[in-house]
Amino acid sequence: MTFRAAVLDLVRRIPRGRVATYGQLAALLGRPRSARQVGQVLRGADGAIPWHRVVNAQGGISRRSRTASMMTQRIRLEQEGVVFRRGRVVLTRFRWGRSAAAGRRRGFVESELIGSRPGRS
DNA sequence: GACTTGACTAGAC
DNA sequence: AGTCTAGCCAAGT
Repeated sequence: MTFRAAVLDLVRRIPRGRVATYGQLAALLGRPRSARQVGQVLRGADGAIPWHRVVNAQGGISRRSRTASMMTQRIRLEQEGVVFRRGRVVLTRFRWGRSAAAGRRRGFVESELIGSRPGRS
């Protein structure tokens, strides 16, 4: 099993509405230091791979080509119900392997996250 | 083999 | 909270 095949295999397992980080996937593959390589593999992922469910450690969408298709990734995630906050995925709630309840405990509520920012003006 | 190239990251300011 | 830096390593030349 090549590294590339293992990565694609793992990404296929990320369920709808959840995201994983490059580093997280690398760690799950037993190579905690290979986050960059995970991204490299995703560079050549086709439509059969839910590549949009992979974001960086900050919950942000990493840029690839100069001509941004970054919007596509964000839109796809939002269509699956993933919520962004200040341009980043709310990892505490949508990270693959973490319970959604864990993030909710922090006091966030869907309506608060989508609208204007509370406590910030 | 010896470079080069990055869909990355943790740590330091 | 942003911005930089150094280390990372599979793949491609």
